[in-house]
Amino acid sequence: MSNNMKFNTPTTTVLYSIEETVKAYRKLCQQNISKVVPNITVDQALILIVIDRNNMSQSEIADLVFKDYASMTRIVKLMIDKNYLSKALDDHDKRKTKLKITELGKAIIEKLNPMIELNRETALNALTDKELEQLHKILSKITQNCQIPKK
Amino acid sequence: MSNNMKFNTPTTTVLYSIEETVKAYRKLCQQNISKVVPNITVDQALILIVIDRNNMSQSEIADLVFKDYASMTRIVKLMIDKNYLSKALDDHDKRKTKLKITELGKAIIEKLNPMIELNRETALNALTDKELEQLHKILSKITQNCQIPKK
DNA sequence: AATTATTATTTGATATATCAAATAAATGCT
DNA sequence: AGCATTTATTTGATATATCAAATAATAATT
Repeated sequence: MSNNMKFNTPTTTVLYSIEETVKAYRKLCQQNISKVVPNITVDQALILIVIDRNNMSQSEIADLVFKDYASMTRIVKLMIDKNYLSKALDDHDKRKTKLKITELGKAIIEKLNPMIELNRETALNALTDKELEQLHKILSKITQNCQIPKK
Repeated sequence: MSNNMKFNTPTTTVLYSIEETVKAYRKLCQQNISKVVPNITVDQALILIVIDRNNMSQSEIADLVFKDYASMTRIVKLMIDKNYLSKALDDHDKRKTKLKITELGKAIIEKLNPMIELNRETALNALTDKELEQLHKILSKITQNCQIPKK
C-alpha cells in the first residue's frame, strides 16, 4: 500500500535504479576490458568465457547468458569472423551447433580473466556478504514476479 | 575476501543476476504495454512520460532516463514520426531542443499510466518496504563503485 | 570583434535486442 | 515409410547502445 511511497514516478521505479546500476557496471567493464583486449565487447567476452567453461550447444549457452537466439547467432558470427571461435555441427544432432574456442580465443580468455575479476571486485567493493545475499534474494523475487506464464 | 565465494564465475556474478532481473522486467513491461498501446516500445513509453512530467531539454531528458544522446536523438525521431512528439528550438538557446507532447501523445500517456502502475506492482509484489530500501541502498553502492572518474 | 573553446544535438558505423518467419534436422504418430 | 510436430538455428526488419566525428550555436578569451 504505502509500499510505493518513494517509488511512485517512473523515474524512481525499480527498473530505473536497477537499470542505472546495470549500465554503470557495463560501462566500467567495457572500459576495463578494452584496456586488455581492444575490439571485444562485454557480451562477447562473457560469452567466450561461458563457452569455454560449459560444453553446451549454442542455444543452451544463449539461455545461460540471457541472450535471444537471434542475438546469439549474430554475436557468434562476429566472434567467428574475429577468429575467437569455430563452429561445427553436433554429430548426434545436426541441428545443434558446437562452438569451440580457437587458440586465439584461449589467449584472449587468459587476458580477460584477471580484468573480469577486477571488475567484479570494483563493483562489489565494500559490500558485505549479507548485502550480496539480500541483493540476490530480492532480485530473485522480482525476477520471479515478472515471469510471464507461457501457455 | 570470501565475499565472492558464491559469486565466482561470470555466470554467477552480480551483473548476471541484475541483468536477468532487468530483462525479465522489461519483457513483462513490453508485453503489457503492447496490450494497451500497440507499436510503442518500453523506452518510448518511459521517455514520453518523462517528457510530459519534466520541462527539460532533450539531453537533460536523456540523462534522466540514462540514454545516450545519440540513442535519444533516434528514439525522439521515431516518436516524432509516429506523431507522439513535436520538436522546436529553445528560444533562448538555439542549440537546445524543446520537445512537446502532441494530442495523440497525451492520449497515449493516459492509456499507459495504469499499465505502468500495474507493471510496477506486479514486479514488486510481496516485497516489503524494507526490502525496497535495501535494494535501493545496495544498488546505489554498486553504481557508486562503478563510477569512472572523468578527467 | 575575431578567434577559440564549450555545449547540444546529429550522423555514421557497428553491436546487440526482439519479434516473426524461414530452414533444416529430429521425433512422434499413424 | 510418410506426414505432422517439435527443436535448433538463421534471417529479416526494426529499435536501441555506444563511440567517434561532424554541426551549429553559445560562451570565453584575447
